[in-house]
Amino acid sequence: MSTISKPVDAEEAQIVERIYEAVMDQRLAPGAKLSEAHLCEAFGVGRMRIRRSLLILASREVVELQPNRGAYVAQPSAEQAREIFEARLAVEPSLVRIAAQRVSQADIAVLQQHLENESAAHHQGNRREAIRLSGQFHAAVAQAAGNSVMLRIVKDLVTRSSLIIGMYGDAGFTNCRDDEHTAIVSALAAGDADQAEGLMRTHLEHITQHLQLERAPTGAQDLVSLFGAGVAV
Amino acid sequence: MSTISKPVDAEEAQIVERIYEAVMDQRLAPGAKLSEAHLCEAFGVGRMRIRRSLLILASREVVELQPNRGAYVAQPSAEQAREIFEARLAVEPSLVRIAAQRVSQADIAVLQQHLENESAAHHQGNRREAIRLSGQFHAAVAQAAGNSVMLRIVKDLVTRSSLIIGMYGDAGFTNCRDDEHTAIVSALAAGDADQAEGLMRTHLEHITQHLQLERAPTGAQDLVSLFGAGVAV
DNA sequence: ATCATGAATGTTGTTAACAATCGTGTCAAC
DNA sequence: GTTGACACGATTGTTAACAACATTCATGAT
Repeated sequence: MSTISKPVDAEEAQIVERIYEAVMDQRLAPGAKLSEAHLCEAFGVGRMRIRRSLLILASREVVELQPNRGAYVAQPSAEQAREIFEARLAVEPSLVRIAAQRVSQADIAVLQQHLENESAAHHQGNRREAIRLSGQFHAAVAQAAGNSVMLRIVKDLVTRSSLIIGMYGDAGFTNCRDDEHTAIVSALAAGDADQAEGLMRTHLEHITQHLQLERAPTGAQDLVSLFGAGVAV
Repeated sequence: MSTISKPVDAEEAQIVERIYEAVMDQRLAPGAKLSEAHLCEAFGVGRMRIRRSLLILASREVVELQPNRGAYVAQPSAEQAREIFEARLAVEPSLVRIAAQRVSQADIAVLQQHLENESAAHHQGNRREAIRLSGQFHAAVAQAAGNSVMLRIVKDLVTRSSLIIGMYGDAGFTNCRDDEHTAIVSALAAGDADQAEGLMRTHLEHITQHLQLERAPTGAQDLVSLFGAGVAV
């Protein structure tokens, strides 16, 4: 992690990463305002770094940049939610298939450690950690598949999924059932690509089924983002 | 600047888009330097806009930002090339399957028009246009599938594929054989999801087979003559 | 002749001040 | 009591100047 050269500025990549994690474990709710001044103080950096970080986050559609109004955590629409989970259903089953053909014993060990952490967080009632690990599991699979391009894609999709679950999900439930994660790791350990792919598909379908995309999004949100698009004179 | 306002700054999104296209049809070679001053002149815009555009492009890994050295068009490594085409093989077959289940007659018409344009560019010997359309075909499929999230993913992958083909591809050949495109559209028109998926898979495999993943990067070039004057506002 | 050194130049990165815009609170009018 | 206008405060967007860094070219010594 620390040896090779840094692609971009490491510092702001860290800021982006931390906001990602805050969104993933729902410390940052959809629609939350991300004030530049507050972020400057929180991270102890200049305004420019924050500005650049917010731009990156906006280009990944994790935050929305409203001109002259500021940055807000994204509020995916029902249509976007549908597209995101459709994308996950298109990507992740293929991904576990690749992982099944390529995982090493070390990767399996990492995944099993991950499962234990998930389980521990569950039993300790640490909901935030459980949600975070639950989402990161999918990223861990991508890492096991040895494909950093797909890793980034999955990371983005999972993060936005967290927003979707926060808006349309059954309140009080985690996004993933960890026993399904366990089954996927077992299939990977056995090298059974077909089973792993099938399990991942049903797992994602289960998550989708627990969404109520037709209901009005929760939380305080401004009406401008609801109706405003299009007719700005 | 006078008519309407858009979600993000429309102007810089346009800059990003134009650089994307320049990369796609290989007017911008891998490794080409993107000087801020030159881009400012080429697009007739302030340094800040250019800076933001370059940051977005860097976050998509289409350009590489070297600290204190400037921005360069990305030079995907052999490993990255492998990952990118593996990702395409994981995403696009699933994508055409979705498209096959959802395309309307209008979508088919758009795709067929696209095929004709490709064919025309080929027969006219317009290599640049042929390459550009060839890449955009895959984006058009994503659009037919009605999933903007996957559309963006595919667009990024196709753009970077253009860089890969420029670096490791058989010189003087386009990246896609248009007859394979034709077959895919036929399968889509027939609503045959299985066939469409299979055709896309073999199509991508063909592209991959025409790569020689051990080669050297290319030189630099002039920006002003590329983008020139007359940036439509 | 080759290599090392160092100023000169150009490019990028950062900072700070300024301008523009939006939200809010107050106040008067109906 | 509600509505509209207006001014104030706060936040964002932009610009310009400055600082840091890299590259290049010239100079001189081995």
